[in-house]
Amino acid sequence: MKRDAQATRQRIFEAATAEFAEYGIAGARIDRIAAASGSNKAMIYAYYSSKAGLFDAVGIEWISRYMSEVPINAHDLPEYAARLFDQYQKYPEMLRLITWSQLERGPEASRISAVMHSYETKSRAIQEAQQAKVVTDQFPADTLFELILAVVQTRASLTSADGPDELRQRRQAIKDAVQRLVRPV
Amino acid sequence: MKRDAQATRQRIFEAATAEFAEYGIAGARIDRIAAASGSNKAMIYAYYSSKAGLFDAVGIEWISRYMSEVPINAHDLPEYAARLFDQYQKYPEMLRLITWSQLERGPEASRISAVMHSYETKSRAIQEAQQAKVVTDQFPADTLFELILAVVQTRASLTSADGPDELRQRRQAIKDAVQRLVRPV
DNA sequence: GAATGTCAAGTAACCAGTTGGTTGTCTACT
DNA sequence: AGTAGACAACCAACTGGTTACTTGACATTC
Repeated sequence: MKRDAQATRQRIFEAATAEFAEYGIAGARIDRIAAASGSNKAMIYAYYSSKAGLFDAVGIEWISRYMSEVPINAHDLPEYAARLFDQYQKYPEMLRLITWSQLERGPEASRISAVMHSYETKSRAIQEAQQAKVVTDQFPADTLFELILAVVQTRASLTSADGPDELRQRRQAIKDAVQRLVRPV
Repeated sequence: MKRDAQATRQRIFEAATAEFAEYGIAGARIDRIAAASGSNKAMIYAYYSSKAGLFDAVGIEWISRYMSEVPINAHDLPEYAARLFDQYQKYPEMLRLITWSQLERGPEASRISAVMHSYETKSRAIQEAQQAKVVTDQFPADTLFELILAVVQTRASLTSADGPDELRQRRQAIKDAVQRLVRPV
């Protein structure tokens, strides 16, 4: 067998992503991750020092890599929301990982610097759009951002697996809903 | 110690609620539930036959008891949303139980008849309000209901513990947001 | 006295994390 | 070019503690 630390690390990362997205921290099994990664437990503990450490590594990486991949356009928030929706469809693990993290890691999960940075950047962009009067100032900028996130992460998305027609409808509904939320009065 | 099967059952139920809300199914420990209920494991297995069975019993009871406690008023959906928000504040376990259930039990969780019944009743009420032109028909009734739920269950609610001022603001924001979502054009 | 409620002590499986040793790969010296 | 030594990557088997669930003996109530 060839040796490649980076590749092994990556395979563990991917297996861990799938396992944690499916079962959460408490339900995840290190043995399963070891088997799925084609590696073994000792390697997992060599690279990531504990189960919780592995989860954190997976969570932080996902949020900072894939969440930041969707840049905000505060002058067209419905489009931003739709693109965020597309991202969630493309990576269904993401929403589950975020939800697990909130439930199992508690408020500390949102205090990860990558999360806070992303959050603040987006709130500030919305704030500027509010000052430019293209977005309502009925809500504080961060509240508005939370509302948009809430709409995108509709509960149904957790249990997706729908036809393409229903998906398109859902996407359009998100755009319409966000349009209603942000329109200046 | 006095004997009262009903009371024991109730204490187990309450301890299980707290335990599952905190840790989910996989993270919950039967020993902790037994200790917290002032009872023991044998009783838990006598009344509820398994860990999953106990979780289901707890989940179904909560949804059918406390979710139905908030009647819908399709002619004043912002007020309905606000009252639902109040209910979530009053019973913080509820949102966590629902979320755990969606993650750990999958789509079957939403197929519980109590849930479906509540869901359908509410969608139908909204549909009638749409026909009466007091609510927009831009969205299908069930989509609109989902959107309202999404707004009420903003992510922040999972990690609440805010001051009364912030709480009042959040409540008002929900009313305003729902107002925007349902207003006929 | 029988039905029901209670509990401490078990059991068998399971699981996170460790150990001790093997194998591949790169480097340095001849 | 060949090779000895050092180190990094790898892994099967183990360990010690935990867990869901059971049992059988005892208590309380009617």
